[in-house]
Amino acid sequence: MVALADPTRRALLDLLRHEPLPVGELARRMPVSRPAVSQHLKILKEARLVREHRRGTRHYFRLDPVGFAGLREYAESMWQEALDAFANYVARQTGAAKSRGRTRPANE
Amino acid sequence: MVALADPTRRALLDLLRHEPLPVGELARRMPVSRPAVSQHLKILKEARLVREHRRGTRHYFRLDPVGFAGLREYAESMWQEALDAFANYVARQTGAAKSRGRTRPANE
DNA sequence: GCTTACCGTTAGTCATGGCTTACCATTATC
DNA sequence: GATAATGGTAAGCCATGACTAACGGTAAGC
Repeated sequence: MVALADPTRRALLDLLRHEPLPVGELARRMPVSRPAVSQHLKILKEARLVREHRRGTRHYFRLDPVGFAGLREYAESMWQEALDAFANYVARQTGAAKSRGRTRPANE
Repeated sequence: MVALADPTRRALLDLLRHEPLPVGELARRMPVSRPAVSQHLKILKEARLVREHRRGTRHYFRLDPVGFAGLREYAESMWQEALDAFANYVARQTGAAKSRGRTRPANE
């Protein structure tokens, strides 16, 4: 998750949305140096957000579904929890209103 | 997304998975001071990952679906892109093998 | 109204992390 | 085999951010 925090890394992922690209090409399209791109790619690779395949001296990178699957599961889970908590809150409010004879929930 | 990078903030979100909790209670369950928790909650709130509702002097926090919905969409989108790219790669491989009469794809 | 409980903010410190420059490694090309 | 192309690594600098201590602010309780 820390891998997705940096805006440069997210920009790199955006560049890789539709096609694999070598390191130099990525660096050419970014406002930072090539070593910086290399360091970011290393972190993205360790997070399984990116895969590498080498062709001659070119190191191509593309998106890796594995890391995004994990992120997807986390987001889905927390999103569900948040929705359930809200549903519980509403249910408890209306239930309390009926059992206590209140017509409007208090300021909570 | 930067809001989710810090492990302390992710731990706070985990504590809020099932029930709203006041700041002091959160701080008591965490290895950091109360001001630190307050600062983290501020960031989580700005990211719409958390909602606040006050009850007397207690400031309760709970998960907010809004922020997680955004994260969910991003993860879903990138995950799909990664899968599509892989599908395209496989299709191009097999298609190239057939059209070029190759039985095995090269080392790409 | 004074005290207590609960919390946000500020100032300052310290560690982390992103960037560049310089260097080294590997592969293709002649 | 020498050269060029491509890219990973190391060292150092500098900004950002996470933390604590101290203070101020508001609501509840006597």
